[in-house]
Amino acid sequence: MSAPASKSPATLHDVAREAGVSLATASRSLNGSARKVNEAYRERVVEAAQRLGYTTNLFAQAVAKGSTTTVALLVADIADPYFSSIAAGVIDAASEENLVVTIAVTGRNAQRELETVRALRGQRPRVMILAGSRPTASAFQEELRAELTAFEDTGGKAAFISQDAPPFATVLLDNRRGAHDLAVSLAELGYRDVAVIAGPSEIRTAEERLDGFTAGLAEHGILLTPERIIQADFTRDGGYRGAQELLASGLAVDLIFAVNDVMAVGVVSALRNAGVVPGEEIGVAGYDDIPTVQDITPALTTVRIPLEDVGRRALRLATGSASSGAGTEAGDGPGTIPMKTILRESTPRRQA
Amino acid sequence: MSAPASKSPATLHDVAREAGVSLATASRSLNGSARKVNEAYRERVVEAAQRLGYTTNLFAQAVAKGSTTTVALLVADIADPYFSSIAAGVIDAASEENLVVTIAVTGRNAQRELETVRALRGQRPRVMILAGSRPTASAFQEELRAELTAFEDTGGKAAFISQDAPPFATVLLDNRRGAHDLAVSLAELGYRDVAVIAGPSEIRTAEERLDGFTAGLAEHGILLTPERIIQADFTRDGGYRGAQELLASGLAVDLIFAVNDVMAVGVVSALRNAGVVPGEEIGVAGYDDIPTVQDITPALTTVRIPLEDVGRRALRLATGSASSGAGTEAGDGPGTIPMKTILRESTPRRQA
DNA sequence: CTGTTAGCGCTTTCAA
DNA sequence: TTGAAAGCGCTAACAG
Repeated sequence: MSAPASKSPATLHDVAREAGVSLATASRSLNGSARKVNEAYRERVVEAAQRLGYTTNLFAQAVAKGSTTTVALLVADIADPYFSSIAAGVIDAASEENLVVTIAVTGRNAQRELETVRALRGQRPRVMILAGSRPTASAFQEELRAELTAFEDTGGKAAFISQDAPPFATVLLDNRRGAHDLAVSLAELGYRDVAVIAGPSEIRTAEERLDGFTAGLAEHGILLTPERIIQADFTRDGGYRGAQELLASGLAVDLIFAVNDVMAVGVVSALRNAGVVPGEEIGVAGYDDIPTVQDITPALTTVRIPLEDVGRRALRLATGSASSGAGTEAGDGPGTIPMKTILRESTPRRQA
Repeated sequence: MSAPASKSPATLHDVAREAGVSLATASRSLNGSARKVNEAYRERVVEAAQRLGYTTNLFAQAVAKGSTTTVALLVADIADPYFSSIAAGVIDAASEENLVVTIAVTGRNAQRELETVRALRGQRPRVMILAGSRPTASAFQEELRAELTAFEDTGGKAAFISQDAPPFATVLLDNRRGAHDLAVSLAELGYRDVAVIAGPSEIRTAEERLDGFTAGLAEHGILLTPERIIQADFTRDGGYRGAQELLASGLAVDLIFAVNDVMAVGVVSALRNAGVVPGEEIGVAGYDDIPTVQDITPALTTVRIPLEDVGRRALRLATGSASSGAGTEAGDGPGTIPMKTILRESTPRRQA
């Protein structure tokens, strides 16, 4: 009488039989696009499906249709707020289009990224979004491009976040300009003895921010000598150690710019643990505007990137449901994300 | 000469033809479990696959085999560090078993959760992990259970994180005990005028923590009167507003416990913005030990949950590759996660 | 508008 | 061992 607990999910076949119609009719009632099926039948089918606890087997559907409803998202580290915010945006936009998001993490490793892309291709995702930081150069770049090209040649769509990676679609983050503007603002506040905790030089994002920042300072006659640029890991601990190293160097410093917020958070902690009051003795600035930087003390000056929005845009760009124009342009094009310097207590006006 | 850019991915059929073997042999060489295929053939097939840029169509494979390599993870909010850390663990453990993780967000909405589970079933995932906070009671609970039961009846495996939800597997988080122990430690430090920023009463995790905390205080003769318990949102802003409300009430308070860290972070900010020095005038404690609480000022006292590990365990529990024993037991059973009170500067010993 | 019948790409008997 | 052929659950012509 009641639905028996079978050992395998109800199939469309079962539903059709239960409703006393043909397989085709069942299919059309449940999933078909053109609604050309007798209402009475339709109801019977829907009821039967209900009764049997039927859910369309998306895989089978995908095989039959030759297209899936999957989106693959690659991030360097999902626990990093930068990426988890982007992921939130991607997932949100995807669910609007009834797409399912698969997340893979690459750990900022180019080889692993390549392998992941390969593995993910097996899923035949509709789109693939690469949010991990692009390396400045890598033996795997060419292979990655080839892999993605093949992916697109076979009907997929790849989209990048951050740096332009022709010929693929990109949600461009103008890191250079953002960092430049930040530097200018900071210089105008009176900072002069500046140091940077830079990321690994293989990460383009890190490099671009360093470049832009250097350029901005230069416009105000501030020179960033090599010993004032400390290479560190792109993580909180990287920032922490970078700051320690800097302090140990004995250089006179009134401002430290860490190329991303999680590093900047580490810098703040390092300063404090070394007995230096961040924001008073030494100003600190980061980049990204992740949520926590408003809650640490002092609240961090940074450059805001609307992370969730970036994720949403990437998805739309890839699925073609883009709101505005194209999106691969550089500069002020419609595909470029606005970035804004946010001045907070960590960089008060310099009294000097 | 070079691989042509065809309009659809190479199929196993293509590979077989290219290698001059049968479909079956190709299949066996590339994916078959029992390795009973002539090495010479195998090589030819692998090479052909290589040449054609072939990747197994996971969907088709799933249809044919009747089982997938997908794991579905449901979280309330992927941008919340609590969930993103768990997700990191799940993804890590999953990739070890060559499983792909699909993430859906439910936004702490029971109805949406139910719908998501339904939709996800279409993916025929091998396992489904529900990390969102269980509601204390909900009209949808019963339906959810039914849906998941059906899912398991048809070969799937569901696993919960946090609260026991018989008959499903669970990675148990003993919130009650963790909060209890925290309360005891705090009482021993000399705190007496305690207030709690509690979460919504519909969230079981929030309730359990409140309960345990209350009990712990009671053991030290401290009574938590109703006006000292403020209901608030489970977010940073919830904590912020809760603290404001508390301050406005004019009650004498020497310690505020927020039922999770993100709320506690909000509390700290609210105190500071109100001119109260957190940690000195009023102690603050949270729960979860998310990464940022070590970097805010003062560093937060909290209860540590090994979040990534929880994610990893949930996956293993669900796939049956569990390391130790069963895992559904309560109390000290092997399935229970150890939680530890971490005392930091936000709750110094009380001079009183 | 409905049902029949080929596929979709892959796995897996079952003979050879 | 290998290959031919019959599915897996679903969709999409194609006739009726």
